[in-house]
Amino acid sequence: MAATPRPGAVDKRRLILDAAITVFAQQGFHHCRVSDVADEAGVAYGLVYHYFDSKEEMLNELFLERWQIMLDAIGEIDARDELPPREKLHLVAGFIIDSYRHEPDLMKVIIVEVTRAANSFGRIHLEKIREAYVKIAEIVESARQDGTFKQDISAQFAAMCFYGAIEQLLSGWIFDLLPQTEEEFERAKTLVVEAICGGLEVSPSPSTPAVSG
Amino acid sequence: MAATPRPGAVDKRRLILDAAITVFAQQGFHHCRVSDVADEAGVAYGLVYHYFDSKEEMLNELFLERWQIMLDAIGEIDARDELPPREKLHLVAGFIIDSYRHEPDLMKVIIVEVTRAANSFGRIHLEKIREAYVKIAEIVESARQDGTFKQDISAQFAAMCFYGAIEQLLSGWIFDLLPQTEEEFERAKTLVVEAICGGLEVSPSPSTPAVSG
DNA sequence: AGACTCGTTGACTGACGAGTCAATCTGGCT
DNA sequence: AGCCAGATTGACTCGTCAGTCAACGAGTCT
Repeated sequence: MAATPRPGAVDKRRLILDAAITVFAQQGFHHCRVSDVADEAGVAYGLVYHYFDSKEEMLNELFLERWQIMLDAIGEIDARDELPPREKLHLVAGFIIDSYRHEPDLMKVIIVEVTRAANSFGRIHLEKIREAYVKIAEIVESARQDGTFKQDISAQFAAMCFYGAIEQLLSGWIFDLLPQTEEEFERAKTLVVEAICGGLEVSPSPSTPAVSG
Repeated sequence: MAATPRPGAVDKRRLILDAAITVFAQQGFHHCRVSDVADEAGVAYGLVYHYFDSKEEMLNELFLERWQIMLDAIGEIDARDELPPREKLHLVAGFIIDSYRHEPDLMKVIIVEVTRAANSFGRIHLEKIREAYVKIAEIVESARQDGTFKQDISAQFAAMCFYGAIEQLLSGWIFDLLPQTEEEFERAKTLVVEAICGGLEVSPSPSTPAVSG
């Protein structure tokens, strides 16, 4: 499999992975050919199979690599006990949005190709994805315990809503349904937290239970 | 193409579409063969191509058919002027969640294969998907105008968060990350609206802007 | 130099599966 | 009965592409 390249030598494995990001993002995982990745990397077809067992393995690698970085980041944010929960969520949202801002292709691949394939691929991905929800839920749970968050909304449920809102924003950017400017990215970080934590309503009704149809 | 079947005769076209729902949901659109659909429908391979031009057309058909129903439903909900915006959103959430409850396979296919894959398929779908966001945004906008919703969160942004939260819940059910019981479905309808409209926090800070890291 | 290892090449193979098509069936109509 | 139109069949074609492999190159050690 992969060997550590001599210093100064180009890391072909990395080169191929980066090419895969570009190609997967542009054409989609299922619609591109392995030869497209090789071409993009400026490398012979066979070399791809020197470093990876299969086309799918490249996708796995890209996902696991990036997702782990995110899990670590969320973990670190959660560990900063001096921060109030809302601020933690703000940092989490910021991290994910910045991930997209700096590596839109990679995030596109992860969201569009992996989340979607989570059913046909191994359970490893689902487990990793779940980890993120769990970590976010922990932040929410601490807020429920200190009384700032509502009791009747479970932490797990809230975490799904929070993450879903963020992922939807990324989807909006990915598919050009939302404007992509630096200001928008920055605003989104604050607004998504404001929307989920503070709610859309101006003055909430804390005692009034939700309307039922 | 398709002809109206004699009354009493089985509508083979419908039979094939229903089989496609099952097969696409189980194996995924890309991983299944057209013969799988034919087998599931108990029909000869060639008949699939009598009713549909391609494998993709079946998916298009399933999506457009169902999505239009949803767009109509949202439109009708929005038209009921006697309802407060929050209640409208509650009905929209209820409609989508019930769609999943009654036809989980179909919704799985739409979410997993179309909504998230709008990338590789034609832009027609994107336009249809956007319509849903726009309609939800209209509901939010009316709430902003009558002063119940915050001014600093745009209707479009709020609509994305709202829809994203709901789709994430469906994803959670689809991938068995959330429990699927009748009670959960019912609770979710109310809670997702409560989370987004009322917010997660017990007492919001209307004057205090969000903290910035 | 010779031998060995590991990176690199790209033509080739083999399987797979979408889509075709000529033949067959069915039921209605005259 | 004989004819026709549309439904139905499934074996076959044919392009595509993931994955293989035998050969070549470049650096290293003895």
